Amino acid sequence: MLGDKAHGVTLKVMEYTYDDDLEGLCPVCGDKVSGYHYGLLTCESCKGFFKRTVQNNKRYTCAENQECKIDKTQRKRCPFCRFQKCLNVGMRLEDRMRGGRNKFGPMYKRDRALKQQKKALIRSNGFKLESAAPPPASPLQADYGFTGTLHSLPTISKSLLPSTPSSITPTDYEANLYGPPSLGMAMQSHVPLAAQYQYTAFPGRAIKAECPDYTSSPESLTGYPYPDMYPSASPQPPSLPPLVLELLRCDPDELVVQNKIVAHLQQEQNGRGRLDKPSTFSLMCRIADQTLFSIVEWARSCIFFKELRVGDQMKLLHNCWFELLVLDHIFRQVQHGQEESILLVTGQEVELSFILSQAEATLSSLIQRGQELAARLRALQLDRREIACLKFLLLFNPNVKLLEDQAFVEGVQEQVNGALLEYPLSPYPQFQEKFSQLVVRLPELRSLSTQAEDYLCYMHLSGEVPCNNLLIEMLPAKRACV
DNA sequence: CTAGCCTTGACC
DNA sequence: GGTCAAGGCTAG
Repeated sequence: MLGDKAHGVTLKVMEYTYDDDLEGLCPVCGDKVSGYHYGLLTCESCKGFFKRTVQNNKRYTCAENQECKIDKTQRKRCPFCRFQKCLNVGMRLEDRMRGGRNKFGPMYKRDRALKQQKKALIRSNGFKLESAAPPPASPLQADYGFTGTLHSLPTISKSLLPSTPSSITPTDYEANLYGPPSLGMAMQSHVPLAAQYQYTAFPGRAIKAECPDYTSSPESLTGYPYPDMYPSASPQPPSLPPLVLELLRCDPDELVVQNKIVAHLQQEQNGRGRLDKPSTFSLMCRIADQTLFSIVEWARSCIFFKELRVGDQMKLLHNCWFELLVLDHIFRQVQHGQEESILLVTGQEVELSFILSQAEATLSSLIQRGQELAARLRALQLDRREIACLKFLLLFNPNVKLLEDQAFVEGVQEQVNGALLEYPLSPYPQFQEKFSQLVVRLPELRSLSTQAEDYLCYMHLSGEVPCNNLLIEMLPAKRACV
């Protein structure tokens, strides 16, 4: 379904070879694989170890240099390095679901897990062979840097980071020329990334709940906690329609997404080694790829969407994924509020002039159009509520063809529209009007999205897009939907 | 704490 | 009902 052909191609293109015998071995310790656990094929003991660690929020320390060898006989020796290796090879809580197959499992999860598995095995072997390479403690710093064009965002970072390790001093912070605060935190701190990931990305309750309880966060319903940005948006009106509240509840926390994506990019970079520096365009594709994963995850957790059959879910997603991706980017720029720079989902801020100097004409024009649209939406003072509704309306597009449950999709669309219409005129009369003005901008978003998609197609055909990429797997399917 | 086995529960 | 991954249980 989701690009079997693409898989064939990407597997051929991969530069490494891999031994089929490795397929049955746990990438953490080399023991016998017992099944898919937390995203990839691992043995029973590493599954249990990973579970105990995240479930009980364990913190380990390494008595050596944090580079202990982990194999079947020595895996008990250093839980710190074992957990770090679990993270490095790609074990993660995302996609978890108690019981059996995940909805999207049959579609691509298995393939992705297999690829991940192969990479992980090559990676762990590769590191042994290349002992000259230093341990990848800060791969993003070395290889993902737009040196000199990135700025830290202290106002956002200092107030928004979920936890601030005490080991970061202001001097460390200011000295960070490479990345955004969260990256900076990971790189500047003396605590290795893996350990921080454990603290920040696995809140104790996460493993218990299928859907994190965003409602418990005071910021989660009041839009992004940028104190002075939209004073009119706070406090939250008590009378927001329940459906709109529900849509907001489905919206993932920006920082959780950011942490996940940054951690994933670091894992990827660990696998490549620090000398293999990706091009700016390739990096953008990887970032977009991970953003797309978070969008799929969001959709899967959405009210109503969960009720649909997998086939319809795929059709709806195939129809709107690119628009959602573009909207995600645009809304981030709206929040960012800077016309001369772009805020990435990773939290990095990149000078517009730098991007334009790196990008060819078509891409430059797309980026500028995006900036213009962002500026227009910014003038409307959009916030999370409107965007949450819009995302939902984009997702539940009743014009998608061959839906099994067309009526349900139409019903949802009507319900959301209805909720918006019923929204009382006070105490926040702007909401409905803002939303209507946002809807007026939709054709612009669509046109921008179509052009960007064409551009991605073109770049893919030119071989510029990194392989093994969900973006590419989604590309061919879209036009068949509408 | 570890790791093998068991139970649960979602999806097909 | 079968499959399979998450989470529980417990001997060592």
